[in-house]
Amino acid sequence: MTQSRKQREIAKRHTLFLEIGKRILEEEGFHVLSMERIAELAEYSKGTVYQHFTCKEEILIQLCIEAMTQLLTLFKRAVNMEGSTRDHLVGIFFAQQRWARLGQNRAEMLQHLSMHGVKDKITEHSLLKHNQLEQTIFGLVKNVVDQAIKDGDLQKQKHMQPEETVFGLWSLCTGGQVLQSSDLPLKKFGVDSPDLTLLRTLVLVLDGLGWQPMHNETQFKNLLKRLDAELTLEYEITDN
Amino acid sequence: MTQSRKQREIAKRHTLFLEIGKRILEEEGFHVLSMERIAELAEYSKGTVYQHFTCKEEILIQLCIEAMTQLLTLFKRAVNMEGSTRDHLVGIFFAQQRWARLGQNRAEMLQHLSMHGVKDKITEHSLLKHNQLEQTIFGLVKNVVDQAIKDGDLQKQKHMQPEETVFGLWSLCTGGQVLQSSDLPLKKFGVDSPDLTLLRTLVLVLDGLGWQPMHNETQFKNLLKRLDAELTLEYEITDN
DNA sequence: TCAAAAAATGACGTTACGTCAAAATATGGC
DNA sequence: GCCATATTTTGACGTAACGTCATTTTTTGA
Repeated sequence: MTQSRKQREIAKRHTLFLEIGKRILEEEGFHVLSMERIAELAEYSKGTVYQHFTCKEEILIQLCIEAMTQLLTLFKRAVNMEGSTRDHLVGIFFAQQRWARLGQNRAEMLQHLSMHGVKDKITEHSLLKHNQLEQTIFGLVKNVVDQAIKDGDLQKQKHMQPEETVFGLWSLCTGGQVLQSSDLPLKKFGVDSPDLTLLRTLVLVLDGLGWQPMHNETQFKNLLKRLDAELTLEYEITDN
Repeated sequence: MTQSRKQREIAKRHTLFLEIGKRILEEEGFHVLSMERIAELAEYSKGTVYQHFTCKEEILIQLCIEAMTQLLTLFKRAVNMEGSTRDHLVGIFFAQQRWARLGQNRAEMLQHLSMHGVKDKITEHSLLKHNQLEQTIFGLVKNVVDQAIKDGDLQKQKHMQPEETVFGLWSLCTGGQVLQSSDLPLKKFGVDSPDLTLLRTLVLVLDGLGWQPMHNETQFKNLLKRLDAELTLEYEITDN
């Protein structure tokens, strides 16, 4: 009992630190995230923060894991929606875009994680959890492709395994986020709505694959409308 | 004369510092790039390095500018090759991949540049130069699309301006690099040759666009072979 | 040869990292 | 309610890198 109360307190503080870390990350970016800053804002001492996280990279990955878990949830909802396998894939892309807009720097967080010298500092445990999540998400998308082949919506490609198709889509999606989160003047480049453009590029890939059933413009617009309505994710209210 | 000799000396040192910066960046990554380190390796003092570069971000961007200039050169060669506009686009992608492999962390360098809090520190001048290069490169690719439309290889898209098409391709390309430079176990994901997969995904987009003339597999393979032979770029020997 | 200009240096103040001995607090037996 | 023991919290410390700038060294040309 007593034990458990203590544990709850610790967990609460853990969340508090993460929360503060998230705020800093979203408002100002990883480069100003510091342990002392978190300690100060949380009104604890540095040492206490270090009892929860071995380094700031560890905070980063835990936030990434949280974010990726949300992404997975959204993806699951996308593939469970009414519709064709093709719709599901568009849904997944759409979900990813929604997700990236929750909080400012969702996409940038993952970026940081992937940079040289970051993963080295991270706990074995967190890294494992992260990798598993990554695999699960990859698997979920691959399932859609597999399903499409099984259903006959998609011809098995001669020169591209399902995994490779997923990798291509993943690249498109990631690249889109990266370009958007870098402060390119996309408007000046003539790209008014990058997310929509990415969705349309996705459609081009699907067309290229001959993925049935094709959409006409009206159907596509309707699909987007449906996704917009159904794939919402309120900014999570954390107060356990 | 004397003036000019002095200037040459300064320029030489400038290059030396950049060279060392590049080496560190390629071998160990941005997170260990430090002014003191460069000073030490160059056998100058920190202050001298600071006379050339206001901060380490400035070194980064100058290296990026150098790298992007090479990329532009390669792109120009790609579009000047014998072949259809479609071939040219594949060539551009291919060139980008080649380029990213020159030196370890070409792609990661650009990543760093795009991260929050980096651009703020950089000289107006360098930033301008970088932005211009970016625009030039974008423009070059857009030209291929425009040309294709003019030549009738590509139908003008109803829902996608040429700029948007380029943005989609750029995303694919960028994302591919990002995923490769992050240490994902792509092999374990079932992706043996990410670059080839990306090229095939590009082809899917082109197919989706109805970009003529389509390739059959043999033609595609031959194109790759040609590109492989013609788009080489020896690791530059800098010793001006 | 030497005074003035230019360039190079490294000590300094600052910030953040990550550690760890000491201080503060909580626990549980009496 | 008291105290010995265990646990938790703290912040001072050593290290590293940043960016600055007064001082020293070198160069220049009269």
